[in-house]
Amino acid sequence: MTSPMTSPPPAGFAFPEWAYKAESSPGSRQIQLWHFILELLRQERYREVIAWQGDYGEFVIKDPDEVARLWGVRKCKPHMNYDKLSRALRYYYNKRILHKTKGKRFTYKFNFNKLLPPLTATPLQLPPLTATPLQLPPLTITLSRCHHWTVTLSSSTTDRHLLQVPPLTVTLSSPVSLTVESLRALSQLHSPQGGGVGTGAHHGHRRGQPGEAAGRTWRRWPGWEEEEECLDFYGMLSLHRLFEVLAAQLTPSDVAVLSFLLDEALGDGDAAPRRPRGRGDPRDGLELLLELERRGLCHEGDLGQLRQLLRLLARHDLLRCVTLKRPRPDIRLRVRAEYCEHERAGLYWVILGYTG
DNA sequence: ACCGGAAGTG
DNA sequence: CACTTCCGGT
Repeated sequence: MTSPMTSPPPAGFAFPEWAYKAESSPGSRQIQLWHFILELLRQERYREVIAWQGDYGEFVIKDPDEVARLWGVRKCKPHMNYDKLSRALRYYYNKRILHKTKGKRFTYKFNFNKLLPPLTATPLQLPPLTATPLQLPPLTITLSRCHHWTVTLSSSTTDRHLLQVPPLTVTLSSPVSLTVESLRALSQLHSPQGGGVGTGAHHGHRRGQPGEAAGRTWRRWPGWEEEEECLDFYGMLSLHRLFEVLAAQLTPSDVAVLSFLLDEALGDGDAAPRRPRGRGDPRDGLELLLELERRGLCHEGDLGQLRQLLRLLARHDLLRCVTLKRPRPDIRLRVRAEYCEHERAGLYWVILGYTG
């Protein structure tokens, strides 16, 4: 298939920022050309000179003379021109750092695989966290209740290449809450193929509060096939949201059994079970769960009974969703971590793990 | 425009 | 070693 119009990714997300590594710190080694190219690519002010365009990693030199001039300035080579610069670029072909996009003038493409440091490399030494204000991306991320999170930073370009770095423990400045809407946004951020590739730009915040808008359709958003993945995020969802999720998973027979169990087995002891509805009245799964809560059999602090019910329903697949102790929410966000003293600012995957 | 050999540079 | 300079060829 022909590549559709591949929209250029937002500048901030276009390239791994680990590329701006510490080696370019003043006094140390000379700047490298591909490094310099990346530097230009990163800055909006050079949009008319050089920019990402086309496929991932592909960039076009819009003003060859100007790029060459800038490169010459940086290297103190007043006689630099595009002819020489392009020769340097051509040397990258064999090194597998770059290759040419044939047919497109002034267009080259980075070879991410080559540029990525080998996986066996020692973990990145990050500067002390005290000097590193964590800035959240344009996307508003909020986490409920839990204030303490372990944050694992890892730089990556593709999902396959995750560079593990030493885990850090931080306390987010303010309590925040992770909403379903932000989860959706996250999932779109996560999958490069999600309908809107220009992820950073457009937000679906149009309609009202995220909490209200969600309704029951939220679990069916495109690209999020596995609903259980969603459930995995429980711990940040309200009990009632969990109910919604569960209810959506319950089959009619599940509901029937649950209804029976509630009325007959878990009813108010020996007293004649009062029936709010006529017999055989099919009840909603959600309603059943809410009644479970009403009877005090289930609340945020204790989901044991609910788990027991699920076991009786033989819905063991849902058990892992109904737990208070989330082993690892493992929410991966892209955040921009700015490091004060280094020009190593960049994008990292941040894995938030609930600890408190 | 783009390629790549050859020789030179710090 | 990572280019820079130069250049003949496509």
